[in-house]
Amino acid sequence: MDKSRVAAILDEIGTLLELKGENPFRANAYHNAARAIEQLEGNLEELVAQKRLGEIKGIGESMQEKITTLMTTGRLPYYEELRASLPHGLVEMLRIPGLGPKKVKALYDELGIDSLEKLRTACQSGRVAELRGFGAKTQQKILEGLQFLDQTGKRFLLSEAQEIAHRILEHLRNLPGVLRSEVCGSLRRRKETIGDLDVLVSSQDAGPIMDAFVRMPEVAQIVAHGTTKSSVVLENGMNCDLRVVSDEQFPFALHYFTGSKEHNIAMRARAQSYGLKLNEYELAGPKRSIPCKDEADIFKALDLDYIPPELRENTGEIEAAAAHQLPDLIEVGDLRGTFHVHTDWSDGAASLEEMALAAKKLGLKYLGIADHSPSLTVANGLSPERVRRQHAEIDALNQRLKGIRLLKGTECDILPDGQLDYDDKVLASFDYVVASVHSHFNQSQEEMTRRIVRALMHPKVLMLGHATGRLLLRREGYKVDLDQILRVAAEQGKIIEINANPYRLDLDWIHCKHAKSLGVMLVINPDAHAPSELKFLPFGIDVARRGWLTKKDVLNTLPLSQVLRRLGVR
DNA sequence: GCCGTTTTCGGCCCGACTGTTTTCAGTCG
Repeated sequence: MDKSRVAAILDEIGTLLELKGENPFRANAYHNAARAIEQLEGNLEELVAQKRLGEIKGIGESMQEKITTLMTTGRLPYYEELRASLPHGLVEMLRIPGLGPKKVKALYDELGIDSLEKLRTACQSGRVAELRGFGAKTQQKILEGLQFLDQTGKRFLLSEAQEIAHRILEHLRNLPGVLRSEVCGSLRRRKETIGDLDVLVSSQDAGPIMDAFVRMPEVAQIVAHGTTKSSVVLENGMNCDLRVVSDEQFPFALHYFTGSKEHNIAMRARAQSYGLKLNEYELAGPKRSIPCKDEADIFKALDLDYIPPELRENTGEIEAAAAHQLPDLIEVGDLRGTFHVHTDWSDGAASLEEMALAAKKLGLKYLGIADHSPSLTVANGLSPERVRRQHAEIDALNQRLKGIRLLKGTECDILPDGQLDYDDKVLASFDYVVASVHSHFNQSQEEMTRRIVRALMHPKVLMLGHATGRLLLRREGYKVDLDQILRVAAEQGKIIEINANPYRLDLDWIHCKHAKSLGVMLVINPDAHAPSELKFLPFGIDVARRGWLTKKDVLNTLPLSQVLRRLGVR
C-alpha cells in the first residue's frame, strides 16, 4: 500500500465522520493526517517499520496505530466498518457545490437518498424543496450541480489557468477606481493544477467593479454577486471569485486569499501567540491594529522573514522564516542553458538551428539537444548512423553560431530490463545522456525501480528524464519507488530532471524537496518539441521554488564553462 | 483525534454569501 492510498483512506474516514455528524474536530484530525502523509517527503514504509510515525506533526497515537495496521496488513477494520455503515453514494453527493455533510445527511435521513441518481430523481419530482432547510433554489442548484458533475468537475493546468487569469486581470486593471489587483490562491502559489481562480482588487468603490466583473464576456454563469465577493463560472467551466477590499486591507487580503489554508491557520495561531488577531482585513491587538503596506510588513510584525507564495503550504516555512533560514529561491533569470529539447531529427517541429536561435533569443548560453533513441520508432528515434550525422551538423553550427553553444545529448530510452537503447560505443559519442522511460509502463513497482536504478548506474548517464512519466489530468505516472531512485542518484552523483512541460512537471515539488535534503542535484528542462516550448522553462522554476530549491541546487544555472568541465567536453 | 514557553484538559481560524428563515444554519475558502 502506498502513501497516496493511505492518505486517501484517512481523508475518506474524515469525510465519513462528518457525514455521521461526529465531532468535527475529530473529523478534521483525519483530514490533517491525510495531508501530512500525502506531503511526507520520506519513505512511509520505513517510518512505519522504525515506529517513527509519531514524529510527523498531526499524527498521534491513534493515527500511528491505524496507519501501521494499514501498511502492514493492507486493511483497516475501523475504516471498513465505517464505510459499511454508510452508503458510498453519500460521499459522491458531497462533490455537488452547495451540498455539505449536514445537507447530505438530511437528504439521506429524511428521504433515503444515497446516490446521485436518486438525488436527481428526488429533485425532479420536487421532493427536495419540501425538506426543512431546503427550498426551490437549493433544489435547482443541486440539479445544476449534477449537470456540472456530468460534464466536468475538473481542474486545470497551471499554464491554462495562468492565461485566463492574465486576461481577467487585464480587464479589471483597465476599470476606473481599481488601485491594486492580483491573482491569489493556488495560481499565485504556482501549484501544478488549479481548481479555481481567486482575484483580488483594492478600490474605494466595489459596486461598479463587481458589476463589470460579472458582465465579462468570459462569464457563463453568475454564482454569487455581493459587495465584497462575487463568484462566476467561466465558459471553460472554471470557477472564478473576485474580492474587492480597501487599499489598506489589500495586503491582508492578498495574504489571506493566497493561502494555503494550512499556512493561514498556522499564521493565525502565530498571531494569537503575540496576542494579535489576523484575518483578511487586518492584523490587530485588543487596542489597535498594526498598519502594513504590503505582505512583507505582515510577516515582519510577526518576526518572520518574507515567505514567498510558493512556500506557503505549512511545511516548515514559518519555522524557517522565524529562524531566518528560508532558502534564497531560484529565479528564471538564473538559468544559463538547458539539456533536453527535441528537433526535427526525431519528433520535434524545428531544425537544430531554429531551436538554437530561439534559445539564444531567450538569453540562454547553451542548449542540449536530446532527440529520441531508435526504439522509440513512433518518434523517429535516431539510428547510430543518424547520430553521427547529427553530430556533424551540430559541430558545423557551433562553428557558425555566436553566443549559443549546442551540446550533443540524447534522450535515450531505458529498455524494459534497464539497459540503454544505444551500445556503449555510440553512447560515448554523446556529451551526456538523459535516460527516460517511454515503454512498458505497467511493470510492477519493483521491476520499474530496478529498471531505472540500473540505467542510472551506467557511467554515461548524466540525468534521469521525467521520473514518473505522469501526464497531469490525463494519466498517473508509472509505479516507482522514488525514494530509492533519489538515494541512488545521491550516491552516484546523478541528476534528476524537473520536466517543465506543463503536462508533466515531473519530478514534482514534494520530491524536489526530498531530493535536495538527500543532496541530489536537479536540472530544469523544457522537453521542448518546438521553439515556442522553450517558454515552458518558467513552469519548471515554479516547481523548483515550491521544492525550496536555490540556484546552486540546479545544474543549468551553471555557466557554460563549468558545464563543459563537468561533462568533460571542450 | 491532536496538541501544549500560558494548558495533559479544553481548546481547535474566521468571515462572506446564500437560502430559508424571522435571527440563523450551512457551505465555502
